Amino acid sequence: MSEAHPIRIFNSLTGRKETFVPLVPGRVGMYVCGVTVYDHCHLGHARSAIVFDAIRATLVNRGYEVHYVQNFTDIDDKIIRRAREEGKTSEEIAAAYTSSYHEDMDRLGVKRPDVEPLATGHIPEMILIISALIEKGAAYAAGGDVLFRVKKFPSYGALSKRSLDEMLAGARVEVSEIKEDPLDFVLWKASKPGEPAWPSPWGPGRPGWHIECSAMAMKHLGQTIDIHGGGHDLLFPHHENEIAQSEAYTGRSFVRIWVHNGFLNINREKMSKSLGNFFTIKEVLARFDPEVVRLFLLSTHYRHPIEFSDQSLRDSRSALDRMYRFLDLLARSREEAPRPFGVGGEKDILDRIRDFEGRFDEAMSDDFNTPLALGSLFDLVREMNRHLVSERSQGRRVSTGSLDLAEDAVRRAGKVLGLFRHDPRAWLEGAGGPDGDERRPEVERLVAERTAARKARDFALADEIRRRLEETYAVVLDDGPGGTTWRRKAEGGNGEPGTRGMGESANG
RNA sequence: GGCGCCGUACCCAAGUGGCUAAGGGAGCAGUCUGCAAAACUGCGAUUCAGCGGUUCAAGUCCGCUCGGCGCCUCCA
Repeated sequence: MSEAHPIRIFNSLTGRKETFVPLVPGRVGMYVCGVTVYDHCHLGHARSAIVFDAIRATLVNRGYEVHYVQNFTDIDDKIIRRAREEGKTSEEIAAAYTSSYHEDMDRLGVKRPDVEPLATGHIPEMILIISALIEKGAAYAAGGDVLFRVKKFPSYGALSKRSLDEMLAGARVEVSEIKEDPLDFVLWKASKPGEPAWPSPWGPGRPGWHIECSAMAMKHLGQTIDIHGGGHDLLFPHHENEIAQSEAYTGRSFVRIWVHNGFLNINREKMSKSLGNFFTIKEVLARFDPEVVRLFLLSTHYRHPIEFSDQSLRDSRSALDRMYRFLDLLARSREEAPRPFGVGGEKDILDRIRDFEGRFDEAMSDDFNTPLALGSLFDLVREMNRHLVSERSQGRRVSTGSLDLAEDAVRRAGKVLGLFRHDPRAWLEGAGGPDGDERRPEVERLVAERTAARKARDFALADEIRRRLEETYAVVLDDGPGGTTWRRKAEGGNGEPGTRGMGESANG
């Protein structure tokens, strides 16, 4: 599989697409910054997770052995504050929202990372690195804190493309009397009384945010990792600091390719906790199927911003329906008229399937261009539909072998994108939807009744039943050569999306 | 103030110097159908925010203008 197109990835550090070559042939070490578990995640977190899930799947699809590590930040100010507010321990808060995260990701079909390290599980590793940095003169203790000496790391600012002078010129650098330099950042933070604390050479405290990722990435993936990802907002200072402390520690290059996903916007602004303009994943999943959400989030290139809107979600729903209708058509064509493979005249369609696979692969290889890849998928759907219609009109049948090949190709693509996990028939009939299978018996009874009416050429009654099915069950009928099938009306969510106040915050 | 990103049809969205500017959604018309639905076919940007420049050739490179956004503070 790896003789295909070389994978090119945009590296935030160099600002260019680079041909991807892992440090160890055939193996990829991938670290993606996870979430701080102090609240439910919003759709922006879902975007990041889904983007890297697709990147991972693309690499796996190419035959790479991917080691995917994603941390949980389970100790930080926000967790402590939340715990205090709710009269719980930090551990309880972290555990609760870690499981909330898992629940969301499982529903979204995001594959679990190979390792999900916890910050609190790597305190000794962090202390080791911090001690070494002090010894090297790259860090210093001040009070109970330990700070990284930024001016000891000459290439600081390389990732975020800014110079030390520029950063100082910015008005928002926090000045502190304990810092030698305003840009120095905390590696270890002394705990205040009553706060969670771990013993350290500098007194009881807890890790600074940035050091945990360096410690966990290096522990689980080695001192140089192939791909390090995260949201674009982590680029500075988080990733810049990770580079500084890691490279000051090892003397080696920390990351080969930095990958940053763009934001999910709402009303043109970044969806974020602090702005309060967010929808949690749970809220969105209450109205849209996880695959619809995935398709929506993968319909834009991962580095570009996406505007969240109900209209877009509904469009994605319609688009996904189209693909499921196609998969259903393949299945029914196979059932209705199985025909062996091997008869001539199908070269054209086989070429198209192969062409699709090449195009899909090429798109994903070019910096994970999911929108382009989806375009190739829709082209295949149209071409296959056209072919099936044309064969049928000429009284011919497409062989089951060709149908299988088409389906396999679509499913392979679906596996990379995390789509088509449902049975097409079940998807179209709306199983798993809000009203689940409750309506099924009644719908099927009415469909049977209508079929009888049609047989008796009582079209008035047949049309009346059709109307009732649509109005009371939102069910649309398809009279096909193999009988009548039904599916729920192709509409998106069943709620009013933008009605919630944008300034409202779920967590304050 | 510094650094950076974006502006493609009604909506979403590919495209990064060169055939007729992908694809999806919505719309209209046709084929098919008892009627529908789906599917298929056709229509839909002489044009890529605006202006100027480079080039044989620009949505694609450069400059300016207008508009929107991000990072510089916790943030996917």
